Amino acid sequence: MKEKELRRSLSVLPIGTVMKLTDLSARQIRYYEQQGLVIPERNEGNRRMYSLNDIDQLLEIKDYLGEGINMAGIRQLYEQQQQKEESAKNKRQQQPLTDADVRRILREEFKAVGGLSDGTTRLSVRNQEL
DNA sequence: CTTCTGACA
DNA sequence: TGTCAGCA
Repeated sequence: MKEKELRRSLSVLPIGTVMKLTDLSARQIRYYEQQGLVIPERNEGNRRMYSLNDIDQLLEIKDYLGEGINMAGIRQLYEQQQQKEESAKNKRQQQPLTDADVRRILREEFKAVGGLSDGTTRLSVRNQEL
């Protein structure tokens, strides 16, 4: 199963292809990179080259944003996922993000934003669920 | 032609 | 986030 993982890690897709596959604008894809998520490789000409894993990563980010979580929240989400993978690396198995993780992030998000109105509407709804 | 960085009517 | 400029 290592061959498969290798292919998914190969950065061979230009941003144009990623745009079509993720339905995200180049602006968004580059912005997410600035925010520290999905940092693609660069080819000889400084062009961004993405891997299939990067595509999944972006698709995942798109979902989270749709749920009302912002850049900072997603960043925290990944920091934890990385911690989980590391702690799990010793146990042989990696744990997916639990619902509790997402809840905590949302709670922190709501606390940070203060529960205002702009584009945070979905968050307030979420907060009630928490 | 495609992508890159920087900037903002 | 969109979009336009000026390069590469």
